[in-house]
Amino acid sequence: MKNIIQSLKGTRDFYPEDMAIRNWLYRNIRSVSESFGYQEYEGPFLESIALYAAKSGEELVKEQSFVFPDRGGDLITLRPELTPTLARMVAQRQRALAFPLRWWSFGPFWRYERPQKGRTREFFQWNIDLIGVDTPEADAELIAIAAQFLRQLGVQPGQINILVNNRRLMDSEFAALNIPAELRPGVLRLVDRRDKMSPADWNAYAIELGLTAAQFEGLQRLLANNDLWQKSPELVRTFAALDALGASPYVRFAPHIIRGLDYYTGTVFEAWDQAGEFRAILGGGRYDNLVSEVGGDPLPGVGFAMGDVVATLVLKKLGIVPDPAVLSPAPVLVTVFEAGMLLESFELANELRQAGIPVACYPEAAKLSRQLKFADRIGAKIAIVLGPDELASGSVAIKDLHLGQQAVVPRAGAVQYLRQLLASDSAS
RNA sequence: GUGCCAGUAGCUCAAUGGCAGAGCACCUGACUGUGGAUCAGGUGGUUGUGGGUUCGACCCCCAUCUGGCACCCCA
Repeated sequence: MKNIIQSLKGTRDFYPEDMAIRNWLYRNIRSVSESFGYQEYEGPFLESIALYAAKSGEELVKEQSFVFPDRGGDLITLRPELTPTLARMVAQRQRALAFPLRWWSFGPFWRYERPQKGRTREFFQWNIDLIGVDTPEADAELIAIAAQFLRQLGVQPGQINILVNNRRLMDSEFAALNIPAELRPGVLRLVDRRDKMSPADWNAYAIELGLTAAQFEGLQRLLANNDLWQKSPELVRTFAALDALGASPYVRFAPHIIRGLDYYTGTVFEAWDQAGEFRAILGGGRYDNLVSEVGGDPLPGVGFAMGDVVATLVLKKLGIVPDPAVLSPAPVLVTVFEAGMLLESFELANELRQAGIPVACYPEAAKLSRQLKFADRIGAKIAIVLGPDELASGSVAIKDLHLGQQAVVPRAGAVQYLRQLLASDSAS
């Protein structure tokens, strides 16, 4: 690293192979979202800080957002999340929109945090929401979308689990244990941290909170009870709907899933890798008061967000992310036999492009071995040689670099032959 | 924002105060009409950056940047 100016902390350079993976993720997100009838939308990346003043967690705005004055002196923010923007967009056209809304988005977000593995300052996030319906079946639809995303990628049930809980259920259980309302936020934190602390520390934390021995005992019973969901009419309906939607293999009830954000009111869920090696892959839930803070009438909704960083880490670990070479946009390389034939190669490349075949042409004459090696390096599937022999006989030599086989075909039939090769190759 | 660990060739890592090295990768040749294999040779470094200590610093000290771990928070 001589005199190269470094990239900013927590940002990533997307080299073509990285970009290929990001776009692969985007394509899968799009196809799953659209398969459930969701429409893509997008908001500004820059927002007024006032938009976040009412909503979000206090910390998210005050501690974790990029905020700076523009040249006019107004404080603006690089958006740390999409929900406030969504709320505004819905409120602005509340009378004009056809509810229920099914909207999704995939774009960049920024948070001023200390980077770690799976956590950067600039990241991409899939947001998807169903707005205007307040039913357990709507909750199930969002969970089913997450499950379908995993299934479509080839994730096996059990490799990644979607863990589901319900805040109202936990609240009524806390009430049944006579845990006073003012203690419950602390108890939620306690539950959230069970896996992060030693049993002894966790126990001490509970007592410090002010829980009685009986309450602590009851809490532990709750967290060990995998049938607790049957006491929640909402969850009973949600799980029945998940069954009908074919999502059950990816979904489990988990009483310790709470989620940090205050605005969740009912069912909440998170996806985790089996080993718990990474952070949560996605998280979401039901909120019942989306737009009133930005001036609209209250609307119920359910949605989730998935960051690209953890998702890509986990999918790489599972061997699901394809080799970027497979995603190469230039599967065919036309070689240049000698300087005097450069334009012949250009003409051939043009012919093929006009027929709809993506083609890169070597830009100058060079040894064939060098050009074939280059074809290998850029992930080309096919190399075409056009030399004096082929020119004289009105043919081209077409080499399948994956199979190592070459055929000399009449130039008139080259397009057809290439289409077959490309189709068979992408199928494998 | 707090504490801790790390940073040496494109990558993975050696060298512990005394000549900056290896493997892989890359380039060239064997191979002037054919990629991956093999063999031979070669390029590549202000040791993250800036100061300090020392006859001498990759090594010790200070600062700073970046990455990672735990807090915090969450995608």
